[in-house]
Amino acid sequence: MNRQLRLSSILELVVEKGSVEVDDASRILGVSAATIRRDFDVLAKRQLLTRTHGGAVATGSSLGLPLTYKVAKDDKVKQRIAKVAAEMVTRHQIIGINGGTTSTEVARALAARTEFAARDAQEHSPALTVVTNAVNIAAELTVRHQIKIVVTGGVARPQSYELTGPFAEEVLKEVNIDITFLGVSAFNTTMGAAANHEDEAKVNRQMVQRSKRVVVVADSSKFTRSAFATICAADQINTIITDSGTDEKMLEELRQLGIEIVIA
Amino acid sequence: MNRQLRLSSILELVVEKGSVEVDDASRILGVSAATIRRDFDVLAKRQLLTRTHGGAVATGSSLGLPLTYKVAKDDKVKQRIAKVAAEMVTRHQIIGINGGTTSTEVARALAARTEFAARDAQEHSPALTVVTNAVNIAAELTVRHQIKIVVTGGVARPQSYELTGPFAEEVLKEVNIDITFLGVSAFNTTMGAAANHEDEAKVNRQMVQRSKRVVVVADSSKFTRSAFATICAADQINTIITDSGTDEKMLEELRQLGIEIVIA
DNA sequence: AGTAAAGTGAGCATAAACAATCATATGCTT
DNA sequence: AAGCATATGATTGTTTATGCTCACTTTACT
Repeated sequence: MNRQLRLSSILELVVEKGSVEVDDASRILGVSAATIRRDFDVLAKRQLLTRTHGGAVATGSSLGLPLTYKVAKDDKVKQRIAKVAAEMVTRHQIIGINGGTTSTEVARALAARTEFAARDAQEHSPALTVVTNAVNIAAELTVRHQIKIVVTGGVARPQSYELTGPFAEEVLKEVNIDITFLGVSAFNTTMGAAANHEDEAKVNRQMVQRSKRVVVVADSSKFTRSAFATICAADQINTIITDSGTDEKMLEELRQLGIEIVIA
Repeated sequence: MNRQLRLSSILELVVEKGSVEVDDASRILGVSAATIRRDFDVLAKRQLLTRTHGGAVATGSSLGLPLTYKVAKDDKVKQRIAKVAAEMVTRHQIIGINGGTTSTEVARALAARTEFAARDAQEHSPALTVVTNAVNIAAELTVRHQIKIVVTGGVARPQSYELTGPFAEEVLKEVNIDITFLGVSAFNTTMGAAANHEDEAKVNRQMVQRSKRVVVVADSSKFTRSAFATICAADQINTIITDSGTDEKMLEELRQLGIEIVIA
């Protein structure tokens, strides 16, 4: 029984019955009470449940979402990239995030940065503003009250959860973003950043244009792939965060274009 | 029985009956009177009820409770209402759905109507179009290929997952809806349909205005509640779907206004 | 007003739950 | 395969929740 499984089992229990005791969970899942408490703490931190003495109760937010979103499966590489990305962010910035699995990890990593929690009740402006066209990211982040979530409208694409089309473009016209974290399907110097669908590419392109700084988050596999629709040329990108598996020649080419390379 | 659960049970008792005695609560919840008094004290401190000798009474603020206190309960009632709602829909219609637990059930019931599955691959127009300002609903429905999901943009509100603000309004201006299924916090003839927050009310109001037909989905408890912000007057509503627990006099009043009442 | 009954808050005792720490085990990276 | 990071379980001292008693206050009834 690994941890992710346990976390989703706990959530299932708590959502189904409204609350769980530490002891019961411990018995049901066959781990010590200490572990259950630690699990409760991480779920409480994500606001998926509320701790009580002796157990935990469901929060409003844990009732609405399908479980699949709540418990991510582990992708260590993407998580490391995401962590580095999240560390680039400072208080009160406006962050853009598009759709995709890597971007979703960035959103989670941002949410995990507890220092963004409201310092005191007086503080009115949110610690962070996230603009996204991915409904799954919006749904996940909505429970964090220290983050203001702005969702572009649009038509949802089944595979990627991204919102596209004129409604999304209208909204993006009116926002100004400090940093965009761009997940891509493929990336290289000639093609630039690319997505699998032209509608996604278009919305992502606009997000790039509205943003002072663009950071591509891409594991090394993306540099050997190809994808249908170009988002923007490589020189539009300020920074790339990737893992150590990328070919050094490729990295050198990118550096030639003035792109900062960060290995997570 | 842990403390949080007890607190919400007490709140439920006090909201439902208007007041509770210490003894009764003690007996019902199986704890000593001392504990009940301490519970009353913490709830009184949070202004969710007012202490009296021998018991406690509901305050205004305990009537429009935030979701946090509501224990996950059997949603059979809402599911029945949602099923009836979903059966009102025919192929190719444009459906509006706002946020809230009842609305979410309607969305699920719609998704369960398998006859909307694409008849064959030739068919290009979607079997159903759903316009929603609730990110949780959008996230849940996005995986169904036969439904086109249009999300209003906007700023996400933590408790309800609803998108509000000017971005949402801009998008809604440009869509035309056949039927809106409206979840409400409270409903009666004088107040009309009401939500807990003025931003939500405003977006919901606009959804109503853009819609040829408006169907309120509300379990019977909504007719005895009150809520802060009015969405629209009762005569803007064409149909109400509710359960059999509603006072017949209230239903008669609603029928006088020309509202069709459906008991699920 | 006077008195009895019920309700209350404070203090105390007990049991359960907790956080912190450490040692061990497991698993991932190089 | 070695080394590092993470996960887990056990231990310990501390905190919290609860029920009980008792002295006091409020309410209700004569």
